[in-house]
Amino acid sequence: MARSRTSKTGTEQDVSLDTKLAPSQDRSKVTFEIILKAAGELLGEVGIERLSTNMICERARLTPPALYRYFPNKYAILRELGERLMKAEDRIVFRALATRQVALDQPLDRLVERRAELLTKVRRVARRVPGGEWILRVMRAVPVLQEVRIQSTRSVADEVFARLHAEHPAIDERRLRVATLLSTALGSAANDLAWDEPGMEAEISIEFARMMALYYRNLAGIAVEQVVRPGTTD
Amino acid sequence: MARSRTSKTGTEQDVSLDTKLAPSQDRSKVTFEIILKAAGELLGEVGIERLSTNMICERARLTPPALYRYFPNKYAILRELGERLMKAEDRIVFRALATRQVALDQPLDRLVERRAELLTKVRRVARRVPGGEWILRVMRAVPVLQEVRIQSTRSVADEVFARLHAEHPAIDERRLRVATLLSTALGSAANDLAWDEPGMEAEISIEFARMMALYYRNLAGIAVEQVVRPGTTD
DNA sequence: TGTACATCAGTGAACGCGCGTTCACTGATGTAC
DNA sequence: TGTACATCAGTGAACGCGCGTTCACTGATGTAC
Repeated sequence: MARSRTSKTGTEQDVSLDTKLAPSQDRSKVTFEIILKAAGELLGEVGIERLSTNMICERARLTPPALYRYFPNKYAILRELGERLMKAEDRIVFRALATRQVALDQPLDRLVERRAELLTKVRRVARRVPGGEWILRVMRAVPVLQEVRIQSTRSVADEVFARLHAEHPAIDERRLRVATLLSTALGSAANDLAWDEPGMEAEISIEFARMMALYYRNLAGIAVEQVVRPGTTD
Repeated sequence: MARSRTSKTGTEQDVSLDTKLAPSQDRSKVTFEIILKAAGELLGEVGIERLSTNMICERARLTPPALYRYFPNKYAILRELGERLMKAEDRIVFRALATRQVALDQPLDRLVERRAELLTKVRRVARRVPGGEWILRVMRAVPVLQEVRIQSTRSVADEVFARLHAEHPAIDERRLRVATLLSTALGSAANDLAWDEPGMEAEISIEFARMMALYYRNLAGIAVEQVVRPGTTD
């Protein structure tokens, strides 16, 4: 926070997305949070297109200058919401990586189950945040906010890459890079689908987990049947 | 086109997204297309948030009432753009399904290659449309347009389901439903990623194709090695 | 083939509204002595 | 512990702008005879 503004360059006008003053007193920290909460709620209720700073102020029971004390414009609010949500999601994944929860060399069914659980947990984090689902969608569609989503995908993918590369050094590095980026992005997409098809949430998690498990084990040279049905060679 | 308007019900105001008059003379058909083209271009240039009907008119070299002759509001324009693009994408998939191009019981590497090609083809269709990439993204983020994307995903998934169910009747129906929905949604996500990571496009197609091929063959009970390395039993 | 008329297609000019944003200010909190 | 002062936090009221949209109209195209 309290970072410098972007200067105007090029034809496309730059929009500063940084927050302005870092709230110092307790009162203002509360205000800062109230603004974010109101924005998240309204995003879910009326959508990005009808969301306005005036509307956020009304919901937050503040006057506009109070909002502008902390945020230069509505995108800065969305960016803060987005960054927080992405970081919360990322933490879930990092924590799972730190254990051997999703190691490839465990029985396939167990790996699938745990991978599915991880996906569901990520979905729950987003669901707990007011407007969480919509925050994620908006990160995709508004050009100026895309960077947040892309960075989050990359940082998760990097972490997964590091872990898998250490444990399976034989996997081609370039392919593993692509694979981790892809599986990370697809994870978000699977959760998006789970929102669109509420009757299939659990099954989506499981089938997605299966896709990833089969793929990564194939990449690492672990035969499928080897673990699933011990004793059979084919 | 020329369908009836939605009536106002509930608290959330309904927005009619239907086009209004069907253009009858050649001149007006051209106008209709010019509006869509201008809207697509501008969507890519300025984003959904700054896109306005006045701006579209300016680019299309028309006055606003001409636009309102055909579209009740800007969402109707986006919807028409979205429907056309989705249908174009869907056609590519349907055509591939009609042949045996992506049949599961061909050598794995060939299946992967063909599945990757299909994905790349779909990406190319979207790329040829002005603002195509952004049309797809906007379908995700604007509540009132989501339905278009969801319907397209479902219709493609249904078609894939029908084909696979006919060829592999042993696969559990419910799982196959989830699988086809998921793989369809993930295909779009893979293409989104390809846009975000332009240096990896071809590899993304291939690794994604591999994920799907391995998964579906596992689902259909086709062993991986059986075809990849003929002669070896493990 | 020419003309009168009906319908279709697009214009010029403006509307009211809500948007993002700011100015000058008051009230609340923290701090030095 | 009390008070004077500095700084922080938020208010009231309004601004100009561009948005979506519409009215009354003109010009272009098609059609009947």
